[in-house]
Amino acid sequence: MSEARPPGNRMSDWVYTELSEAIRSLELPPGTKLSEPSLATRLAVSRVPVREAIARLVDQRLVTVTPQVGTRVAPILMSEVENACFIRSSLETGALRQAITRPGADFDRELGELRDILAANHAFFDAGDADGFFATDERLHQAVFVLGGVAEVWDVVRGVKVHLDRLRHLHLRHAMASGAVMDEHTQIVEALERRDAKSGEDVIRRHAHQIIADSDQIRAEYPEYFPA
Amino acid sequence: MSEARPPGNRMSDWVYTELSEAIRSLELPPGTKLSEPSLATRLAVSRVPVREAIARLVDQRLVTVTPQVGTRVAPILMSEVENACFIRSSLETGALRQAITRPGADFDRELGELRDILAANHAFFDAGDADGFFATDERLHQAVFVLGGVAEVWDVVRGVKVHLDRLRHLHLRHAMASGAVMDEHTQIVEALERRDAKSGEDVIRRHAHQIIADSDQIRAEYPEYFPA
DNA sequence: CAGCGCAAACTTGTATGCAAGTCCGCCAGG
DNA sequence: CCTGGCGGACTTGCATACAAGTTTGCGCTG
Repeated sequence: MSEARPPGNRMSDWVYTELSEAIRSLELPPGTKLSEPSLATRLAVSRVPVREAIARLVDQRLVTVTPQVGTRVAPILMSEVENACFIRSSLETGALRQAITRPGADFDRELGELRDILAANHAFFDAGDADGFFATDERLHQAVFVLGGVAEVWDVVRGVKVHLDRLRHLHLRHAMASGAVMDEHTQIVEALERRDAKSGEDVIRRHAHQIIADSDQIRAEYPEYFPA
Repeated sequence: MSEARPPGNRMSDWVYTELSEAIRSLELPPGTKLSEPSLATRLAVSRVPVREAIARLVDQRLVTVTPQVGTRVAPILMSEVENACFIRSSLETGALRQAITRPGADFDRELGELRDILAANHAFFDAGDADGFFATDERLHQAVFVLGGVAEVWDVVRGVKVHLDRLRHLHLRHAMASGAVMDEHTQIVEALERRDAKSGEDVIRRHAHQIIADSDQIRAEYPEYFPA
């Protein structure tokens, strides 16, 4: 977590962003104890902004708080991971469907941007740059929602996706994403170019559920992050 | 809003539920000014639980708060209504797809429950009971997610659906839902019985976007609830 | 030595008080 | 009569203080 806080903005939002990013990146691993006074002194604010930030994180099921006992970073629940996969694949298939069935004036231009993102994604993959790969991965999937005319829906996906991200960060500590991920990205873009809704939807469904196939291995390596 | 508050539970949650229901049911119409001190005295609590409840409502975009100016019940943004329709239809079609492609042991039993709900829904419709109709409407759509094995995803739908609900409450002040809604409910159940994914998905998409078709009329009747 | 009990420390939940900023109305002047 | 400026009331954001409950560890007792 960074230490400098913007003076003009609301501290509550700043604390929320800091904690959210820290949990997402596993800097605060599942099970970490979060004491409100400790966080407050550590971030140089009072307990009030910390509490409001935690309340928002509780709504996203990123932290669990037991009254008069303590608050901890939530464990990675496989049920929530599966739900997140379902939500993500359903929404993205819906976006792809809309992108294909009603191509507007901006369709070709936005499709060009999507191709650029795919190229960058491919380049980071070949270079073995995990951070760059994930950044372009995010942008690529987000672009599908832009093409579907539902750009704001990406915020919902991003909010739900955090449980997947924690799992992926664990996975990526050992190995870069498999080549299948790269192939699927290419297939999604190609399906959009061909206006092929059916194969595009199939690819997205496979792509989104890939992480579940690897989950058993990850759980075996980091059992302390999963509930007993 | 009811007045009695449970003593044991957290007041913050109670305040949140009260405000959420009040906004959902248009008891607090869009644009209503919400003063933290007023709400606090009215609910016989301090400002802290009120603030935490409001923070949660801001995340759901149900209220807008401008620092040092005031907080108001959010207007009904058509962009959010359309996003909600998209999310709802995408998730429900996904659930229907899963319900059909992997029928488990409980499938027949849960399908029977779905039939019962449909029958009750039909009865309320014939009797002109709007409240009963909507209650069974909710249960019917929720049942689709149960059949799809993603029961918890309904919570996401419920959270997003609130913008649709406000619009529907406006619509229903004048007329009961059209017969088309009832027919579509029947068609959804029939598609599940026939394991017909394609027609089921089409019906759900039509059903979810029906409200948008009526939106112009509603906006003309209640312009003060929509942004300028 | 083992087990029980009490007390202190730490946790979250709530209330109150203070600070900073914005808006509206009143009052004086032209 | 109209207009400009100033002051008060009201708003949210933050910090501090108090209350209630749980856990843990130490000390006493059998």
